[in-house]
Amino acid sequence: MSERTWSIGELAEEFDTTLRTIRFYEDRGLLAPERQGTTRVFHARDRVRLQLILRGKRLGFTLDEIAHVINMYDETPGERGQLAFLIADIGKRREALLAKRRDVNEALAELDDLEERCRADLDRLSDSR
Amino acid sequence: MSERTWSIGELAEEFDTTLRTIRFYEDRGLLAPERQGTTRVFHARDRVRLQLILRGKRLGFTLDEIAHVINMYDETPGERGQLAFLIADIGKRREALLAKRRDVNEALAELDDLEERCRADLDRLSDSR
DNA sequence: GCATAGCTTGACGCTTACGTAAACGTCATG
DNA sequence: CATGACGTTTACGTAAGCGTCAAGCTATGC
Repeated sequence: MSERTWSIGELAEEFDTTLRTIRFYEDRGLLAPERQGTTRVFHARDRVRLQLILRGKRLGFTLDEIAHVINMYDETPGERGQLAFLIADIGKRREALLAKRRDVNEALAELDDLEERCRADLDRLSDSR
Repeated sequence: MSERTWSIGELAEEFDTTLRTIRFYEDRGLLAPERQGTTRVFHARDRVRLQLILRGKRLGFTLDEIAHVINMYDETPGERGQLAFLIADIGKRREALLAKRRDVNEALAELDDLEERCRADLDRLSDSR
């Protein structure tokens, strides 16, 4: 049961990004793929991390923020105090995401309004033909 | 019934941004406040535009994309073909927003998972006390 | 009449997030 | 064996989005 691995090129293609970008993320400490010689070898874990990074980017988070979140998933501390901190942190992240969802919903609602007005305009044009 | 207006400083404070940022948006053609002499005077319309800009930024859109959307709200063309284009455009924007909402929801779900695991860990620590 | 608060226009600086080019190694294939 | 496909590092370039002076105007209160 040998685990599948990926090359940097495969991941870049799969997620529609570039080699440069992936290397940059490694440089910033967001990825740490295995090396076989000098060549990077990405395991499933690295692939998931890359997905997390790219999703974070799509949502407008900075790489620093994303690094913070990714590390939350990795650490999973055993100690009591650390766990409490982590849970508090999760709360903050959730708030940020909920705020973002509210923004999205508002924007969608306004878009709906606009489309409705457009369709009304179209109808008027059809009637007065 | 004189309409209320705002100074650049008032808007910066209200929306927790800076004079520099607002001026930058004007420079980029996203805002075009009235002038009394050299001083900018912002009307309700400008204020709304600023809100749209800032929300777009929070969602990770570029200023160019935001400019595009803002102009959609402004133009409201009277001609038939233009209206069809606009409606198509609205569809694209909606898709982008829905994709973003999916991303948010996924991230929230994973956050929930993580928190659950943390709480389970805390419980184990309490039990074995 | 002068200080203070708030506005103005430059203009240069800076960080983030990569793009891009140079120069090179490695492996498979015709 | 050389040609291409893939990988590597190093390093400079660049666009976006502002921050940060500098130098100056303007109105208002004391």
